[in-house]
Amino acid sequence: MPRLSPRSQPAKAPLSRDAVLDAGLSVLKARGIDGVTMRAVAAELDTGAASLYVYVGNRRDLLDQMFDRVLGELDLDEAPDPSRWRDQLEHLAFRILRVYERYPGIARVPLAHIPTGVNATRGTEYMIALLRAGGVDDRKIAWFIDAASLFICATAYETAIYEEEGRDEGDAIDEIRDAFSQLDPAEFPHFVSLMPLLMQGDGDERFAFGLRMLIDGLIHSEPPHLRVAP
Amino acid sequence: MPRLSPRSQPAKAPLSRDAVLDAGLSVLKARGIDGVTMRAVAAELDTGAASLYVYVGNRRDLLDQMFDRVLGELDLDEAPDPSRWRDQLEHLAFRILRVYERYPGIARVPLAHIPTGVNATRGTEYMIALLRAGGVDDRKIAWFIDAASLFICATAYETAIYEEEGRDEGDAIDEIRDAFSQLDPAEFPHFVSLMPLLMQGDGDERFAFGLRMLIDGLIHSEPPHLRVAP
DNA sequence: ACCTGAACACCGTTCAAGT
DNA sequence: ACCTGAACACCGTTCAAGT
Repeated sequence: MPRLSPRSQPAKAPLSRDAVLDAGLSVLKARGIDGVTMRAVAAELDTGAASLYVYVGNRRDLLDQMFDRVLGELDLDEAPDPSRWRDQLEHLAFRILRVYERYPGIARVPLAHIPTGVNATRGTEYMIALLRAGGVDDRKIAWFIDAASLFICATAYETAIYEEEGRDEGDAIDEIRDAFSQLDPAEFPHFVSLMPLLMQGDGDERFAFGLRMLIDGLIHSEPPHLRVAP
Repeated sequence: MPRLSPRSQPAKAPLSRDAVLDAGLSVLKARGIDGVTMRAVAAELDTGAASLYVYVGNRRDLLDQMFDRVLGELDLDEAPDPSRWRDQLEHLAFRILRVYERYPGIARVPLAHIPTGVNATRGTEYMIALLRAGGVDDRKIAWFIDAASLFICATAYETAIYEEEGRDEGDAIDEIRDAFSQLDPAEFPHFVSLMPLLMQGDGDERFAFGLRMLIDGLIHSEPPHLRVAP
């Protein structure tokens, strides 16, 4: 039986690149990176997987574009201040981590290949500005950004996998404590004696310490010895 | 038509946990971590995927066990020497990286959860021994190991994904140079002026510099301020 | 106890057919 | 031009049936 008018049908939003990315992000938020299947994203839009290929080249392309949208949530408003650049840098790292944590597993995307989106570029621009405000040598800046980005992504990705397996940090620590409680102190004297310290601290504390080491190292390292460009 | 004797059939090695792990490692070496499917490993053993479940709980368990086998290739023979602990530490990090590189993508396994195998434990034991030989504070040792392991794994995993996509580092650099060559210097002044330095150096050089920063940071950082155990 | 084929519930991607 | 259902070539895992 035909409806009175097409208007009475629930309005189905027309597909678009933005609609696909939004659907992808909502699936990502709810089910993590491995839950972002073409079929799941399509279902969110009441269509089939094949329909997505008008707007994204493939799944990898979809994830790349989603990643830059995620980075768009980063707040880069505070102007670099030479008197507290280090504080600002540490806060920036934590803000990036928090953004990644909102989209479980998204941090695997920039591990897979260097992002070239606008928001990623804006983030890098801002980080360089902070480091130059701190008077850091340009060569050291270039390589620090690499190492710091890797550290942030790896940290976020690690916790995301834990969550995806439905365990929180506490469960993981307990399992590990069990596994290691059987160790023979004669064979692993250092390990066994360091166990209590190895188990200390939550993810944020460890991240903060790693970050502090990286920045202390940045300050105290000699610049890398670079070959002259050919 | 029956063969003269069962002996004339090609001897099919009986299945065993070791045989499954060996098959897994050979697939991993040839096709990378995503190529290690239950079906591919089974095919290597002339059987079906279902047969593997006698020896491994599931794919994740298979990969975990394979990871510890990989770490078994690590050479930990050199005794820690207080006069050159730092050199030894840097060499250890490079040896771990090289082992990971032989099995493309295996570094994702320890990112997914903290390894508890014997060889992983031996590696940690050795790293602690080196750091204690260097007189590093125990609290700093515990947290440095976390950060350094993460950095090594992330580095190895990153290059593995590049390879899995069939591109080498050079291709990637070229693509990135292209993508960034269009940037507006007015909008991204720092980025554009730092471009030449951002493109400098190969993976090993960047890894070495990141490692140096971490160790310099380790030396110059204050120990983390830990809560007292409850 | 160990092994297996077939089945189940999934994937990403392509493509001919529709509008 | 955009959308779609069906198909293709895959997955991990389970399970009844064999030995």
